[in-house]
Amino acid sequence: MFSVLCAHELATISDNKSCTLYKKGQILFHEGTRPLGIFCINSGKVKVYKIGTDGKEQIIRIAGQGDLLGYKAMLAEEYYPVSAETLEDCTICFLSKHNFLETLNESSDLNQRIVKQVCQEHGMLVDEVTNQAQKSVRERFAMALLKLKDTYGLDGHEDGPVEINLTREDLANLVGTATETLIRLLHEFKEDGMLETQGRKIRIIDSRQLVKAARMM
Amino acid sequence: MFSVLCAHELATISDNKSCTLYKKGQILFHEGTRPLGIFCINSGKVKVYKIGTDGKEQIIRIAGQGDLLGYKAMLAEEYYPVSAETLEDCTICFLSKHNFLETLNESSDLNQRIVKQVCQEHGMLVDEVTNQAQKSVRERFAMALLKLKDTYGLDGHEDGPVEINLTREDLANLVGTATETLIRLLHEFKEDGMLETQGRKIRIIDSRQLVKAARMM
DNA sequence: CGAAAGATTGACTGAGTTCAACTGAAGTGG
DNA sequence: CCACTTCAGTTGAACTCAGTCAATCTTTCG
Repeated sequence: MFSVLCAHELATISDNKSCTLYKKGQILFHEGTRPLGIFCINSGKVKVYKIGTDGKEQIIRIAGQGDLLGYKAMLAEEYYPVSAETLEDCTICFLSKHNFLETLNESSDLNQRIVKQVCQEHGMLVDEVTNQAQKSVRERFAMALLKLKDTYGLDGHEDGPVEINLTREDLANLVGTATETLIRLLHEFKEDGMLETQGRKIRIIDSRQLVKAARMM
Repeated sequence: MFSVLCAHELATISDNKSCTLYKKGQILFHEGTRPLGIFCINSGKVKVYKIGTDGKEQIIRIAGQGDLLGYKAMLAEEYYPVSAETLEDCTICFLSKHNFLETLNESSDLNQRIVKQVCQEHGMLVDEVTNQAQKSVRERFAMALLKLKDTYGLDGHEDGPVEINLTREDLANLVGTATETLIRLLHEFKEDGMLETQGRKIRIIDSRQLVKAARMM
């Protein structure tokens, strides 16, 4: 994201950011609080979620390496609409509101890049709403797995198959279903040869078939 | 939205925009096509929708007076993720991509205003996803009615009660349910004294009770 | 090791979809 | 101006996907 900046601007950010090691399960920010800066994930995975009326988590996305968090609420001048919690030990940089806005002011390139990013994310959410409203749980689960494959694929330890490492509950809250339903579907997918499981870990074998199951065209 | 501009900039836009009368049912732009400019609704209502995998419309929002359409896809440098169709006769201004981007470039105030707007809309969609995933059809319908009350309230013929004028099918596609289900719920709400209907028209009587039915807190 | 959290399975229930039939309203072309 | 078609709205009945509840098993971790 910051690749559009010139050397000088990058240096400013570097000087002002603070990099921290977060343990698994720590909260970066809480829904309903005021944004004080932005987070950039150096390594690890973070779940971004919202609490629904009856206390159930709805996971909006799983963020990974290179993802920027918390800037949209800041630019909207609103409280965070979501919370962010680490799913593993993470290294995450923090840049204060002041420094971020200053950099943003000085670089119209960065500005453009951010606008583009937000607009793209908006488009993705429009898709998400449509899918949530019209697709079956089975289809949504298949889509979620394909997205996670991308997210977890970036870790790229080797060129080996991607391993998704989330609790069943988190998976269910990402898809928007009950944990039990998700487990049953996982079974089905396993029987159909689309994936393998090893304890918590899910390894995708047949993406092609998942695409079909998701009816993405 | 353009209120942040100075007189000179406003004049430029005014000179370059073209205002057109659209008949009910006309398409402003089609999902999957390239954005050529932005639309600003002067009067009338427009439905913004996406076609799901099996051809069903998912209405993302009903836009009204003063709303800007089609700029996010432009700024994302992507094709339109949605279509826009007039629900009544409308007066709508068009500003070419070139002119819009130029104005945007010249006014950092407008830029900031746009960024803020997009980020806010993003937050609203996050809510939408959560609601779609976790709330019952009944609750979602109640919420939709309350939102529509705002949209249709702006017409403000008098201070009289707001009348929502949408087909049952459009309402269902907004809520994300089947037309039959929506009709049955409409009946329930009528019996509970939350609203009245006159043919197609829906008049909201008891917002307070709707808020309760939506379990918004 | 033992407690707590996560995972799994079965049985049951019900909200909401689908299908089908029918009514009413609104065009529209002869 | 009327017959005819078409589209929107409504209602009933059957069905099904997915949620809930409860019990059990497994893993993890202090």
